[in-house]
Amino acid sequence: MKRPTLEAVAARAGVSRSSVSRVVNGQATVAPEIRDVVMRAVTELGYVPNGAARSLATRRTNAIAVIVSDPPGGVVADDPMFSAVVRTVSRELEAAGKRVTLILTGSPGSHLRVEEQLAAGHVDGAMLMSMHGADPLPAAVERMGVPVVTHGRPTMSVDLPYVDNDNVGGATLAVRYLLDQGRRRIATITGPLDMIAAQDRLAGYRETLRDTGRRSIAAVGEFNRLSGAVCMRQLLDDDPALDAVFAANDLMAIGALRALREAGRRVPDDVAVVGFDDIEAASYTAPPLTTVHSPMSDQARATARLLLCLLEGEPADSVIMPNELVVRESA
Amino acid sequence: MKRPTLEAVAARAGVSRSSVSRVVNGQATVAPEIRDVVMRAVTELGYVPNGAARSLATRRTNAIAVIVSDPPGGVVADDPMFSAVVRTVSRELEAAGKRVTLILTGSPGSHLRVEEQLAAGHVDGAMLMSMHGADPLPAAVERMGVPVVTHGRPTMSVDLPYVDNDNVGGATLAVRYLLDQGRRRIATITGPLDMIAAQDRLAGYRETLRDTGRRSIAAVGEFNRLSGAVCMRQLLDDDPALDAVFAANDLMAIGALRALREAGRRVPDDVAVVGFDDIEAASYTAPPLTTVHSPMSDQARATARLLLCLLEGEPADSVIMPNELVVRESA
DNA sequence: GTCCATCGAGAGAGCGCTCTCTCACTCGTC
DNA sequence: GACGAGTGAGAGAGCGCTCTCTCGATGGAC
Repeated sequence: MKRPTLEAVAARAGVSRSSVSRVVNGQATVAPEIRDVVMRAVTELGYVPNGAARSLATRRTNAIAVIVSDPPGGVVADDPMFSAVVRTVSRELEAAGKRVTLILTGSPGSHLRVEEQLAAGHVDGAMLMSMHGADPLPAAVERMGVPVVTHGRPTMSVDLPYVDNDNVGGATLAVRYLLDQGRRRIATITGPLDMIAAQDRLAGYRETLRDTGRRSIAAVGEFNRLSGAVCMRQLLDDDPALDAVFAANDLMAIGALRALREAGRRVPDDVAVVGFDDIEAASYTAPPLTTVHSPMSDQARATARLLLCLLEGEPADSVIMPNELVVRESA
Repeated sequence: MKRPTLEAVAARAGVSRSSVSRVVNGQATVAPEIRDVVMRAVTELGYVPNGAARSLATRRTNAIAVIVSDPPGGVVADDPMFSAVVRTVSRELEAAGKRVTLILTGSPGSHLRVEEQLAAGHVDGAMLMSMHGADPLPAAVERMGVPVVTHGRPTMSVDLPYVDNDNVGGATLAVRYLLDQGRRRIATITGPLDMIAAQDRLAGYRETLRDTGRRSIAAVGEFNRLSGAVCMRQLLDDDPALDAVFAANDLMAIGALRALREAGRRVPDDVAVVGFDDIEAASYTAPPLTTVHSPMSDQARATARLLLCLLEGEPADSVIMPNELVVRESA
């Protein structure tokens, strides 16, 4: 039941191990007849090169770590972002012949385990996503000399190539639209402020309002439905006269919608709601959600490609992708 | 910039490679003073054993493949099931010291690549999820001698340990509830019928209705929101008098809710809606969704543990977990 | 004091592959 | 016909670790 080795193939084909290796790795300097006899032996024996041996000899693994920051009770549980990004990235990396090792960090000790895995040479490169601000991981990974990119701009303190969408611009789009609709008191529900995306979306909201001389009204959420509902209730308490709310992602907007419904406010008549991301669920709410469409899949794909470039030693420049507003019925 | 090897540690500690290996692998037969001097050398040099070399020598990788069937345009894009299961399984396997290799199948050629990866010895075991009926993968994987479990009962044709929830029983719960509420014409929106879960849920619906002498009215969906909406419209056309619908998952129920709203039907007054799974979104719909709660995380956790047992050579018996009805407002 | 059992350290042979280096051989050229 | 260049196959030395086997040292028993 043991798998055949290079040696076995060589014996069967009546050539040297080197020749088999050359054929298997597609080197050009092999005579056609040797190639044929080797190929026949390979298929007859069902030979597949042993990965560990190959990695040991080449010092490459063809594996990439996709590292997702997911604190216990974190956001990943039900987050479409996770599915979308992981799925797209997987497809892209698999298409490039890479294997994907998924690592969830955030549980105690996980940080250490990540470093060990990288040090053990299990992967050729890493991609970080949904990082929280204070996370020491990006710096640690970079320090280890492993090629790494991040999905979403990392904090100032590290200088890694990344792909992000224009969070500030997206928020600006949303708030400006609400202003154009004649909304007067526009509140926001932010994401966790240790995340760059949350900071940027808040900044876009603030700047846009400031230009009009209005005061900002913010509640800090956690990028999930429940916190959206909680924040909405809080905002309603703080300022019963508000007539619009910009939620920093759709999940929170969905929560806000529920809170508004429960509070007896009509959307959009009494309160307009705008979300961010344009997840599929956004077009199934009642009323359907007006939201900033972020290019989730494109961003994921670009991140994967950026990493692939880095691995090839090609220049890898960060990318920022534009967002656009999708107007439905909630605002 | 090269990482230190066992040899380097041995030299620094003034002992043999064997001793270092013993210490690093925690063998008992090492004198304390040797242990100490080795440990010191290990930390001083920042030594981490090379994974490839270790795998080559031990023929184990400590990696598990999580294989998700995800045809192009498939269900994973935005499916909470994917997040929930992958996340839980990851955590569980990582806690057991295993690495997780994520493989998405369904794209052309992916099937072959999976077999190659397993043959190359990249993983010690595999877990299959969201399989479609005709998929030859389970059989292929088993044939390769790789320990494998499935998340969700596999088709008759293979005999692998699995963990599933009681799909038939869950559907029965839902339909019986609708009957108890006095609903007369109960339709169903099924999942893709090449998936066992879809078949079972449909079977539960049919059997329960048959016992009351009623006719079943079914539309075949795809376990996503859009198909839920499409099927609902179709059912409404087929039988305008229907007063209840059982959707085989919540995503389709959400789609159905939208279609009903657009058709001007009130829920639950005109039409009652029951879903399946109890994803988080189910409590945020308008009206909140009555649904069958399936133990998604528990099921995922159990699947991971089953595989771990299998790897230890312990007996691994399939598990079926119960579901329960969660009554909210849609029915 | 001698012998045997026991314990722990070291030596060394792999694990299966890659890759450089060497060498045999063919072909073209003068 | 001899020589040089060029082509392609084989030999063999690693890659970094594990693990068995051997052997020296130690302790206890008589």
